[in-house]
Amino acid sequence: MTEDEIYRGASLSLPPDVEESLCQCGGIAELVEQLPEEGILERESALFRALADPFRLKILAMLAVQPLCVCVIKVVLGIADSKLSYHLSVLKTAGLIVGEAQGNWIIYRLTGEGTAWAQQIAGNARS
Amino acid sequence: MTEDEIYRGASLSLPPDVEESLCQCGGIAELVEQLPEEGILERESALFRALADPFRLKILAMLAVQPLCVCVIKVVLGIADSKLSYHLSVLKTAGLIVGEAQGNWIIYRLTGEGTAWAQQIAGNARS
DNA sequence: CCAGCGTTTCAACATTATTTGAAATAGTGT
DNA sequence: ACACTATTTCAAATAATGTTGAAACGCTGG
Repeated sequence: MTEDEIYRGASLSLPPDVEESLCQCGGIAELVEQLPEEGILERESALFRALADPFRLKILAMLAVQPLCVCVIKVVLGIADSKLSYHLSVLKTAGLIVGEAQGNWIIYRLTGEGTAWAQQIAGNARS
Repeated sequence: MTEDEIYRGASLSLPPDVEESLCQCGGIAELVEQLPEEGILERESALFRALADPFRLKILAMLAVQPLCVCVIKVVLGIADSKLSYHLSVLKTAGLIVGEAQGNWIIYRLTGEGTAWAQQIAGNARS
């Protein structure tokens, strides 16, 4: 069977309900049309990967209260410097936080996107 | 320095702005109060982990169009059976999809939570 | 310039997640 | 009971992420 046949659903045996609603939707080809582009899925999943760790969620929650320097975050989390630095770098790379040097310290704050996610997380936590 | 001292912020040298707003917030102890519980962060990060893969996001997007059996998803994604089965199991474990057997087939559909996330993803994709 | 502090970087290691192919399960029609 | 199809399970191989401790960096105050 050719790829074209597959995409029209011609040679795929399907459960009746799926087959019917697939046809109404315009078949597999139409379905594929409606999916987000590869690049977008790539970027979105990268964002979710950055959010996929309890330490990092906790950092976002803290920064939602107010901007903080690394040493305060460290005391609250109770983890080693280098470990914290790693997690901060993940959040930074994902564009959720930014750090601004201030003398000896670096003060981290949420970006716009970081703020949005911190709110969403707090919202889900309530339910 | 005792843990108590640390938590009151007594013995931590901080950048002036951070120190001031921390005091206004009620110090580190107050900050800690406001954070979500450990268990909740655990569950939320697990959810994000399930969303942290392009294949899985694509599956959610497909199921947002209509419920589908494994064989259709497989054709669209173009991946091996066992690989697809693995990703489906991750989404299922996370409570984003459910599968219902129908004769020889298994038809997957979004759960309520899965629907909510699929919409959010489609929304972010637009921007 | 030196010493101290807050933070990051690095490389080795440990842990966890994903991929692969083969075998198992379960339903269907004969 | 058999052959067939759709899907899952399993264990081994691979890849990606997270952790650790030591060393490095940049700033500040003496």
